[in-house]
Amino acid sequence: MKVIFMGTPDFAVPTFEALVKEHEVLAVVTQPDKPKGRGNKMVFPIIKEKALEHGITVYQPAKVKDAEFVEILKSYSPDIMVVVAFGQLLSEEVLNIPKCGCINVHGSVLPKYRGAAPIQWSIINGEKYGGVTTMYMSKGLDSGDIILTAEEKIKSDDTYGSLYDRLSYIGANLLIKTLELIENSEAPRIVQDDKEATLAPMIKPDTEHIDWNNDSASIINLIRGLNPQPVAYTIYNEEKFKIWFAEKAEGEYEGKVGEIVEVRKKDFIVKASKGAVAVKEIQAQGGKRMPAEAYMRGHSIEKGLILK
RNA sequence: CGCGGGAUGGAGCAGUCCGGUAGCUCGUCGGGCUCAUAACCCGAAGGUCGUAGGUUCAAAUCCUGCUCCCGCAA
Repeated sequence: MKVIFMGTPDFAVPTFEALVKEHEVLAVVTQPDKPKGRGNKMVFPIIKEKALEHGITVYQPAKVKDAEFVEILKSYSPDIMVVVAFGQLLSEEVLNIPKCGCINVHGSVLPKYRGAAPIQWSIINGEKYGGVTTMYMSKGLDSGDIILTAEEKIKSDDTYGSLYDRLSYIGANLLIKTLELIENSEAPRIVQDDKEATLAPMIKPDTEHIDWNNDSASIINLIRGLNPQPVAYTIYNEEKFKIWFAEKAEGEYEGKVGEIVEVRKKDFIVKASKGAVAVKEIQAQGGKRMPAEAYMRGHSIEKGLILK
């Protein structure tokens, strides 16, 4: 099929590569280059790089809905448009351009976890299963009719990053299957049950701040769900202290919530409202990420100190 | 020119303000103790102090350029 692909970050790459292999990609649409990071250097989306490698035309409109760009899209008369983690909402006019509609690959089993950060929230909430859905896009937020879904077990040591990687490949396979069904006019159209829907909004800065009043399991899930981006943190000696990795501490500990109740050789233990958390990998302000053991060689972590 | 922090033996840090023998906690190697050990004791190796230049009798330390890393803001 003749496809226009829209996507931006790493998550979209496996799907894009699979599409290039199996179908005719007419053009790629991705977000504009943006000044990013220290020094505000211009950075361009990974998808742009991949598209250029394949010699495919890249468009980076500030707004796809703009009339001018809509005309460009129409001029390609695509069979279908595939949208993966693109980062812009499409207008109805755009959705109606391709003959077979617009297909979206979403990082959860819909209607659960509609929104920008499904993978993170699946882990933060301690779900046992996550997954990927392909659907026909409609104007609502991830509310279009479902074509295919694939469940994926979330392992207890999975992080946002590890699940993200796996789902990106699962998504690619699922999309190829989906397109096959569409080509043969066999694609199902399952209407979403809005009553079952839950939201997975963008991660806000204050959800990154660990609340030690939660129980140890949810704190650990939060840490996993925000690794490697943007990483959960606590306040230690008035300074931001990122926690990359932590495990449930065995045994009973007495102390205030957030208190460092024990300092061991390879880690230290923080009291939560229920249970305690063994902090294994951290990053101090201005520093690099490192095992707690390494950090403690050059700094002293004081027992009894309260983390906020 | 967005704001700030950093670069010191294999790891994490101190020393830099107030120039003058390179230090700490670990790791590594050798030896000892022990039924045994990731524990303890003794000893050793390992650093042109990110890079280029400048000031000085003397620079990790002061001055200037450059590179790389980290956090924040976008």
